[in-house]
Amino acid sequence: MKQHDERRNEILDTALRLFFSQSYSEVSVAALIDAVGIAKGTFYHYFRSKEELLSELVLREASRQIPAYTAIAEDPALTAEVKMQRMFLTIGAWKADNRELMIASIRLLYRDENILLRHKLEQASIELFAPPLGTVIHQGVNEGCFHTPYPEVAAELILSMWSALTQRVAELIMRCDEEPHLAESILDRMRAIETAIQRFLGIPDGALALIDESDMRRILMPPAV
Amino acid sequence: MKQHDERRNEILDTALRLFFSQSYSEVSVAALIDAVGIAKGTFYHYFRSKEELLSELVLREASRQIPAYTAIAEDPALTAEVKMQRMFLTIGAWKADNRELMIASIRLLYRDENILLRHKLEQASIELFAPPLGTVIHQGVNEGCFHTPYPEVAAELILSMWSALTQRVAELIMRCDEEPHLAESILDRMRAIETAIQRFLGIPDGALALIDESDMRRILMPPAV
DNA sequence: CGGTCTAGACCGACCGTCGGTCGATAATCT
DNA sequence: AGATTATCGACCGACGGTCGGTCTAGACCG
Repeated sequence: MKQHDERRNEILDTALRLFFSQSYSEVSVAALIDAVGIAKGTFYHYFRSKEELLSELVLREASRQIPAYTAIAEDPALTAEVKMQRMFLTIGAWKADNRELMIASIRLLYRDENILLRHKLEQASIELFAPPLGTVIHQGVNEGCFHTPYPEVAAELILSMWSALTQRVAELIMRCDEEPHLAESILDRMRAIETAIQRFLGIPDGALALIDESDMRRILMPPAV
Repeated sequence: MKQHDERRNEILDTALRLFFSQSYSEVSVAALIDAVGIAKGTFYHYFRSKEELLSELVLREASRQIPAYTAIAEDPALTAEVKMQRMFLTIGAWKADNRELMIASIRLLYRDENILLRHKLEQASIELFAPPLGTVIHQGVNEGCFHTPYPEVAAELILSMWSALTQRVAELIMRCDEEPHLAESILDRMRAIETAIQRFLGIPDGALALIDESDMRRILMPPAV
C-alpha cells in the first residue's frame, strides 16, 4: 500500500503520459488504471471523475512553468522592456529547441476530442502568467517606457491575443506539410501580433522584439535531413 | 416520408432547441430522435455522427448572421470608421435588447460540457465575420484613416480579441449575481479592448466608439423590477 | 510485547447509458 | 419492374461511474 500523495501523483503521471501518447478522450479510465496497475475503485478513491483528474493534471503542469517567469519578473536588475522580451523569447526558444515535442503536442491538442484539455491548459496558462506579466507592465508604466491606461488588464489581454495566435499557428502548422507556403502567413500573423502588443503598450513599432524570427523559422520549417 | 432537406432541417431545428434548453453533451442522440420522432437509423442516414450534426448546426446558425454585416461592409455611402462602429454597436445593441436570451445562452455555452459547441461557434463567427470586417479595414487604410501594415490579419486579430473579451465577460456575468462589483471590472476590460483596437488601427484613443456604455450597462445590470 | 480496532487504501463485478451499426422493410422515382 | 432512397429499431461494444466488501498499516491498550 502506498501513501496517499504518492499514489495520487502516480496516477497523474501516468495520465499525463497516456493523454499525450494518445488523447484525453481516447484514454479510458479502464486503460489508465491498467497502466497504473490499480483497480477502478482505487481511481475513484482519488478522483471524483475523469474530468476532475484532467483539471488537477492541468493545474499541476501549468504551475510547474511559473517559477521561471516570476524570477524574470522580479529580477531587480532588468528594465521592463528587457523582462518582457526575455519572457516571450524564452518561450519561443524553448519551443524551437523542442520542435518535435511541440509538433506532437499540437497534433494531439488541436483535435476536437481534446478541446477540453486544450482549453483548460490555455486558461490555466493565462491565469498563471498574467500576474508576473502584469508586474512587468506595471513596472514599465512606472518607468515611463510603457503607456497604457489599463496596466492591469493589459497582461491578460496580451496573453489572450498570444493564445489566439498560438491557436492559429497550430492550425497552420498542422496543414503546413501539404501547403508549405502557409509558413509565410504564419510569420505575417506573428508580426501583426507583435505590432498590436507594441501599439497597445504605447511604444514605437519595432521597439520590442518579442519574436525571434530565426526561432520561428526553426519551428515552422522541417529540419533539413 | 419527407423531402431530404426538409427532414434534415427538422433534425437541425430540434437539435438547436434541445442543445440550448439542455446542453450538447446532455442531449443524447436517443433523446434527439425521440423529440424529432424518427428512428436511430434515420438520424444516421442524414448525419455521419453527432459531432457532424453539431458542426453543420453551427455553420447554419452562424451563416444566418452574415448578410446584415456584409450589407454594412458594402454600403458605398459610409466611411470605414462609421461602418466599423455600426458593426460593433449593432452587435452590442442586439445583445442588450435580448438580455435574457443572451444570459441564458451564456449560462449554457460556458460550461465544460458545452465547450465544443462554444468553440465551434466562436471559430465559425470569426471566420465568417473576418471577410466583411477585413473589407472595411482595407477601405479605412485606403481612405487614410486607419494605419496598419497588416490589414488582412487585422480583422482576424481584432475578432480574436473580441472573442476573448466576450469569454471574459461571460465568465464575469455568470458570477455577477454573487459579486456585483465585478461589473466594473468588465467595463474596464471593454475599454481596454477598445483602446487596443484603436491603437492597433493607428487612430487616436477615443476616435472609435465601438462600445456603447449604456448598452453595456443594460447587459450587465439586472433590470430594476 | 502481543492483541485488537479502525480509518482508509484497495478491489473488481456490475450498472445504466452512450454513440454507432446493420439488415430488413417501405415508399418513391424512372 | 427494378433501382434508389428513406425509414425503422434491435443490437453492439465501450464508456464513465458505483457499490459492497476486503485487506493492511499503525494507533491504542492491557
